[in-house]
Amino acid sequence: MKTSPSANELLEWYDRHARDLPWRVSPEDRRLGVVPDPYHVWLSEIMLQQTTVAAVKDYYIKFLSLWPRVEDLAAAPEEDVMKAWAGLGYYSRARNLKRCAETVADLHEGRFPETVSGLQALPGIGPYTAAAIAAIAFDQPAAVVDGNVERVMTRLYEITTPLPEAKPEIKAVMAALTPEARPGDFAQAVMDLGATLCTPKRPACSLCPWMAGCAARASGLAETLPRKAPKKTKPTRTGAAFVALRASDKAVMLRRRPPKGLLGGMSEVPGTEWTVEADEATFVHSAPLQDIGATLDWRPVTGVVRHTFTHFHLELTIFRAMVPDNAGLPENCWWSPPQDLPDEALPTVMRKAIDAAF
DNA sequence: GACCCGTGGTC
DNA sequence: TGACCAAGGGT
Repeated sequence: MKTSPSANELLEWYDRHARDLPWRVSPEDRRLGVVPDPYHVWLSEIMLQQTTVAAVKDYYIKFLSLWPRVEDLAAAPEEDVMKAWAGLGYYSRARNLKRCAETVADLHEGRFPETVSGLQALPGIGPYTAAAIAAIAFDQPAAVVDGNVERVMTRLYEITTPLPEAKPEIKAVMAALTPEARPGDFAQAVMDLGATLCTPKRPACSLCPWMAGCAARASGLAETLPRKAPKKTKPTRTGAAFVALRASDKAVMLRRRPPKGLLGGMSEVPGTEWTVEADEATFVHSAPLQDIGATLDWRPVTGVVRHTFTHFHLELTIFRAMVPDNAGLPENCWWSPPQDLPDEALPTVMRKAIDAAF
């Protein structure tokens, strides 16, 4: 008769195999009494939402360097936060990060709430992040469920109900398994297990501390779980982007996108809407640069810029033109010299567009 | 529940 | 190349 999985089995594995991460207090240090900084835990958890550890590391270091305390982040101009976040994606996270910092600094005297419900009331903090902060920063036995936990639990208990229908059951089994002692380490242990051994493809079951009690390992279904509803295919949208270069120094004309929606609050080069059907002739005549006091000679750049967003593919045709230094600037636009471009709040797709024009 | 919201790595 | 995936949240 096989033993049912226990938290201790996994915690012992975690004590030996925990990943060394910039925002993590190692199990050894925890035993020595080192306490995680809730600000660090929160910042890392927001950055890690739907984002890989490798992509987050440098941003996390940079943010802590720029804003060591939550009060510093609360006092920072939103524009600076968007610039520092540029390239990480899901930009509403950055806006909510700033709003959350302001709330904590102003309404909570710089301290994060210590309960799941109190945390989840803050902007950008949902069920997962609230549970993660409560467990990791405040030692509360909250059931932390992310994509890793979903994968591990559906396999461990052979839950064949497809996601997201299976979420309540997953939450329940995770809650039953979460120990009163070391709940934060336990949550991180399950996530480490999912990230390193219980992977989506070709899981390393032979190395797993829970192998003996894993139902999907026994039945051979491990690699087929969790089950998910099929995803829709992404449509392709097209548009044009106009890279205006100031003659003397090749500064690029930029403008701000609207505060909400796709790439909200980020900077961009002027361009057309990204409609499903649009032709190149329309693009040229729709150039929003008619009022700068000069006739511009827009030349198409060879090769189209391709970029994929969450729910559509984009094909951007790039046009470039040199602009006399004495020309005017359209409303809400500014010139950004080449040496300033790295610090602008430019999303990746816009950096691709600008690169294509140089 | 459905849809929106980025990016880079992997197979 | 394309689909999938990654410490999800807001509406």
